[in-house]
Amino acid sequence: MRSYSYRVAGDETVTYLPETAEDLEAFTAWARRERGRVIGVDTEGTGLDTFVDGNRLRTVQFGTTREAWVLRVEGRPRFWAAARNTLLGLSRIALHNAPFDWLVLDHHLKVPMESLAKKTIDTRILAHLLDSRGREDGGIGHGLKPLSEHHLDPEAPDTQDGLNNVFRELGHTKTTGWAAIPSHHPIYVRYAGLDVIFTSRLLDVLGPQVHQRGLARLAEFEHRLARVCAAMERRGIRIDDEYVSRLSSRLSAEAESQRTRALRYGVSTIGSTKQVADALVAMGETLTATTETGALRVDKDVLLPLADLNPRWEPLGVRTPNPLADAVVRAKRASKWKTTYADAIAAGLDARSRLHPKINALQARTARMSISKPPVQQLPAGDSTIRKAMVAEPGNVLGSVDFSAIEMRVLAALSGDRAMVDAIRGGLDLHDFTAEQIYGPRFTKHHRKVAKTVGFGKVYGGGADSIARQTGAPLADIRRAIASYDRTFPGIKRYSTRLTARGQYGATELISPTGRVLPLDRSRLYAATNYMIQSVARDIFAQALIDLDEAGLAEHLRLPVHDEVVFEVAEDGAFELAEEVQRLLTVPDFFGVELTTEAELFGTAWEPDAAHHVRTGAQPWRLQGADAA
DNA sequence: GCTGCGTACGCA
DNA sequence: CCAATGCGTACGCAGC
Repeated sequence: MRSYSYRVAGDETVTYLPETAEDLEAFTAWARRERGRVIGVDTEGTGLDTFVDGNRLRTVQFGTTREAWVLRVEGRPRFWAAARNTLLGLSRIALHNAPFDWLVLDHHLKVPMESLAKKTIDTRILAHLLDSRGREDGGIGHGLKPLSEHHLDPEAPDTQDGLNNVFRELGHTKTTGWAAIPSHHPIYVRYAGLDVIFTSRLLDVLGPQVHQRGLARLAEFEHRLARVCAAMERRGIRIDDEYVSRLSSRLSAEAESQRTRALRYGVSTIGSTKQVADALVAMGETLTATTETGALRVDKDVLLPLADLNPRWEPLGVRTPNPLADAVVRAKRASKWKTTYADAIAAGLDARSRLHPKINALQARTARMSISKPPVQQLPAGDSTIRKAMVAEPGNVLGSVDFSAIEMRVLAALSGDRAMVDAIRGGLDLHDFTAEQIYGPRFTKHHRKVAKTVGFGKVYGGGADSIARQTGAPLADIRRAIASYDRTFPGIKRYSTRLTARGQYGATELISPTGRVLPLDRSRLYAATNYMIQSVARDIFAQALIDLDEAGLAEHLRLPVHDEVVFEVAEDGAFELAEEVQRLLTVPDFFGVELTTEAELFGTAWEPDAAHHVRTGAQPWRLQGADAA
């Protein structure tokens, strides 16, 4: 049998490539011997879009810290079956970024995700709990490569990078290479084997650290959540593909016609900041806002006023619209919507017109989720043009339940600020209340907007300057408003000071009430409050998803959107389900504050514009397996 | 053809 | 008194 050796952290490792019946026998014998141990598992396929037509599984790898087996399963029923039976028989497996492989193995190898999930340890989860920061933020990062380099062997090869070079030599690119490279190619096999060896070794290093740091229960929580989210991803959401294709054409036509308009003023590339800025200046406009590097800024905030439009794209009636500014903002929006949303949705469809956006249940440094391919958490919300491409199955409707101002409520709860807690308990509108405290009982709509921005400024760690810029109010007024805010809610100021003070006294991290480690940046201690609030709000939301699963409602879930879950249900009984979901999510007492939720029913498409409102219920809150108090 | 950076834009 | 938080994606442009 062909085998490949490789030194990892000074140890000799070997990767086997079984080809004959005897080889396969040797593999199954090995798997039987090792079945009680945690086995590293990984897969290689033709691409990352598991559900899109044409995607294929090529190899399944198994391994320990010193030994790996690469099974070429594509078009080879006996190897396919051996991989499958082995997976079903193992008692514990380690995966790096488990949800990806769960879905690949579920979809292509017909191993139910559920059977894998209950015996999986995801080394990416462990790594994230120990250091949630990406590389850009001064952390280790969460990819197999940076983690291996850091924890195991500084010389750990970049297997993806190495393969890209091979792909190029073979006349392919880094996207086409995965499908084209022969699966017995020595470098492909070697790297496929190394990935499971590194995963096994990472488990040996990270597992004990997670226990030592008291993060074991949080790890369990994250694995549970990952399961719920992977099941959501597998289910996908139905897309009205005819609508999407018409939408794409329409946006394309709009973008083209606006581009043509811009061309009349000498702008051939609407995405070129410099070209647009130069042309506007030549037309006599005065541009003052600058980018980080000092160039003239020509983003939406600059262009809309020049086009005499407010942030909601309605005419302001204060000046003659600059036709170039108007053409550029419109062209940009149309092409953004077409490329990032409409076309990305169309490109991600499976054979049944279902979209399976990638849900990263544990992503941000605050543990917030992210969704990519396409970024469904960022679909334009102002109108339903894009969102209504997502539809229910015939006979069903879509709806959602979201937490009401959860970050403000979490801030009130954790800080224990008397005035804010009482205002919430009294059922007052927080921004109205704040505006009244700052400006008195005769506050205006503008005052409420300022109060709202000051409130968010607190949550985000912002200062007077940025709030002034946001609201367009004079800096002095904002300073007064902030001072007044701090007098009204002294507990919030105290809480923020307390959190940042820890950093000043040398602590490099905060521990949230759910036990999560939140790393701080020396130079950005002001962000501490935001990390705490955002992270705790995320954990409450995550617990809510687990509760819904526990209650047997997971089959209805479609998408998580930070503080909102989109669900699907048969039209008969939709109202009852909405109420049930809402009841399960509502937290009557989170450190003395009720976390309320709102339910909406949209109809056959995800159309917030057309939503019907549903009413309230209650359920006690706790983070499963962790001590919230 | 690919990479990194800067800019911009979408969301909570 | 000071500091806007977290993401994913696309495009232009310079430099390999």
